[in-house]
Amino acid sequence: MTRPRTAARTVEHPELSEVSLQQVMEALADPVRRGVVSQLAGAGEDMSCGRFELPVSPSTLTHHFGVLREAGVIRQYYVGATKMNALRAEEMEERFPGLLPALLAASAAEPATATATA
Amino acid sequence: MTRPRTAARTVEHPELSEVSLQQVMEALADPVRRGVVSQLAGAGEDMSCGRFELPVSPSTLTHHFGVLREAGVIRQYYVGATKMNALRAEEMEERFPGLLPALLAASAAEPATATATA
DNA sequence: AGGTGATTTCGATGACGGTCGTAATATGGG
DNA sequence: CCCATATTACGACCGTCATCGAAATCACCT
Repeated sequence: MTRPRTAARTVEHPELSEVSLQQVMEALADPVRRGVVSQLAGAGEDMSCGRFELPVSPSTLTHHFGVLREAGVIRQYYVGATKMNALRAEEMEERFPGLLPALLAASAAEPATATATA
Repeated sequence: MTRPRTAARTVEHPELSEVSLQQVMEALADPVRRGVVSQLAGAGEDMSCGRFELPVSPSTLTHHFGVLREAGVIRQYYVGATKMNALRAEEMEERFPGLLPALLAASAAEPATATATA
């Protein structure tokens, strides 16, 4: 009992009503972060941080995840030693109707971005 | 005839097929530039550069117009001594369906931006 | 306990971009 | 021809941000 064995580390998330359009736009203006969102949407399921294929170092990815989380775009939670990422698609749709779908459509039609590692 | 009296100065515009999502997102990530787009859409008519109410200097505004133009978001043309600005809404809709409408809706619902001068 | 893999924290670095003021240029009107 | 107005070009400044590497932390497995 000295240390909680399964700490179940928690992550802070903003209410979508608290995030501004500015925040979301800044978050989604970065190609790497749009890559995260795109791959997350494409997978159709939550993804651990390590599964993303993006041309940046792990520490940089951590930074991007933080920006997306604070902008309310993704939700993060721990599963054992890995951290999972989920799109807050429905909530985003309520807060900024049409925005995410438009971006995902545009990304899908324009694959030549920071999508792949190699 | 030494100098053409009505030079009809022209402005270069990209085809929308040539602009990338990245370019558009970078352009629209700035609050002042979204203010331009928003006011342009709200006015329902083309506006001269000087008519925008934004909290930046004229020279800064010129810069922003240039970014928006190169991103294909607006079209500019001279009318006498003034320069007019028009939203390329229809073309944008073809290239990035739903993007502009989503942003305009979000902007309208969130007036507390760099919308006004005072 | 120790090892391994996943993710983070920290600090540094370098580039980019928004901002301004001033001087220049164009247009239209007297 | 000169002036007032509208917009631009130039150069400078400064903050912010994406990026990385190294070291730390946490969870799980043996």
